[in-house]
Amino acid sequence: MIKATDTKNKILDLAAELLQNRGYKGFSYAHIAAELGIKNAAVHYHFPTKADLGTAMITRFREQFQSWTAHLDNKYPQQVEHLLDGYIAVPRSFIKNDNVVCPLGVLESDFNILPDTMQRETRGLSYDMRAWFSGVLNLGREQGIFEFSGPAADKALMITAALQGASLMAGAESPELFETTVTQIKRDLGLKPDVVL
Amino acid sequence: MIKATDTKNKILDLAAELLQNRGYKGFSYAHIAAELGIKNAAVHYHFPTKADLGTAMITRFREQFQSWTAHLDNKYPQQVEHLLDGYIAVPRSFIKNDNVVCPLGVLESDFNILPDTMQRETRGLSYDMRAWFSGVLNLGREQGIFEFSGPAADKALMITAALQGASLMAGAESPELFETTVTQIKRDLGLKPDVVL
DNA sequence: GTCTATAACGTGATAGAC
DNA sequence: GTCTATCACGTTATAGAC
Repeated sequence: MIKATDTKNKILDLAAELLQNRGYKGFSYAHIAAELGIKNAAVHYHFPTKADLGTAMITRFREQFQSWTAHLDNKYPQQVEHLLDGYIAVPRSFIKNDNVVCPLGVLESDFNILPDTMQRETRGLSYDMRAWFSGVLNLGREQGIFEFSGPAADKALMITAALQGASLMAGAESPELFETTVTQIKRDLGLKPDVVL
Repeated sequence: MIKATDTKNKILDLAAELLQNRGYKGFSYAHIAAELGIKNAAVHYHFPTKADLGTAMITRFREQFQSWTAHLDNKYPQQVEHLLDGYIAVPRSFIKNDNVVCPLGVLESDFNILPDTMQRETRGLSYDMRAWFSGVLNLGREQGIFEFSGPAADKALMITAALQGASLMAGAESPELFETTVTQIKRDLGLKPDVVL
C-alpha cells in the first residue's frame, strides 16, 4: 500500500486506520492532527465536518475495492480460485499488527450512529462486495471447481458474513481465527486448503 | 424476556440495548438516566464507573448464554437440530425492531477501546459460545444428521463468524440477510431449510 | 493551507444533602 | 437510593490572522 504524501490523503489514510481500530466515535480530529503534526483546524480545512471525512473514507473504500477486483479480473481472468483468494485477501490485509478490523464490520456495528451519507455509502460498499463475489462463485460452480448448493448469491452472503465476523474475532482474540475460518470456507467449497495465496 | 423491576437490572437491560444499538462510546450515563427517569448520579451509585457497567453487562450475557444452553440441553437432549436452532435463535433474537445487533459483534468491533476487564469478558463470551456449539456439531455429525468436513471446532468457528457477520449486516441493511445466511448455513450442513424453529 | 483562539456542548465522575 | 451541584476534560466546529 502506497502512503499518500499530500495532507488530504494522509488524513484519509490515518482516519481509516483509526476508524478500524477504534470505531467512528473512538477517533477525533485531535487524534489525526496530533499524529500528522498539524492542528485541529487544518483537518477541518480539508474535511469541514466529521460526516464529510467519514463519507470520503467509505467512498474511497469502495473505489479501492473496485480497483482491486478490476485488477484481479484482469490478472486472473476466469481463474476463480485466484479470484476467491483475492477476495479473502481484502479482510486479511487488515489483520496485520494492530490495524486489526475490516472497515465494513466497524461501519455496520456503528451503523445507527452514522450520519445519513455514511449509512448510504456503507450499504453501497456491502452491496458491491457481495455482488462481485457472487459472480465469482457462480462462475466457479459452472466450471466445476466450487461445490455448493443453493443460489450463488446466498453462498456469497454467507461467506462474506463469515469473513467479516472472523475479521472481528481476529482483532479481538487471535489472527489464527481468521485463517481457520478461511480454511473451513475452502473445505466447504470442496477445495483443498493449500490453494496458492 | 422478562424485564427487570429493580433499578440495577433496569440499568443493565437498557445499557445492553444502547450498547447493541450504538456501540460502547455511543451511549452515556445521561442516556440511561433520562430513559429511566432518574439522574446521572443515581446510575453511578449502582455502577461507579462505565467499566463496571460494561463488565457487568458482558458477565450477564455470559450467564444468559449459559442458562440458555442449559435449558436447551435439558429440553432437547441430543436433539442436534433443535440445539442448532437454539444457537441461531440467540443472534436472531436481537434482530427485532431496532434492537438490532448481536452484542459480541459490537464488543469485538470496539475491542481496542474497551477497558481490560471488558476485553477479558468479551473473549470469554466468544469462547463459551464456540465451545458449546462445537460440541453440538460434533454430536450431530456422529449421529449422521450434520454433514461437513474438517474439525467440528473449525466448522463451529466459521458458522459463529457467519452468524455474527450476518447479524451486523441485518442491522445495517435488512433482516432478511440474516435469514438467508441461516438458510445457507443449514444447506451447507446437508439440512433442509424447513427445520422446525 | 495552516495557524491561534475560542465557543458550545457532552462526557465520566465526585461531594455532600436528603 | 436518589438528589443537586459541580468539575475537568474531550469533542466538533468556527472566526479570523498569517
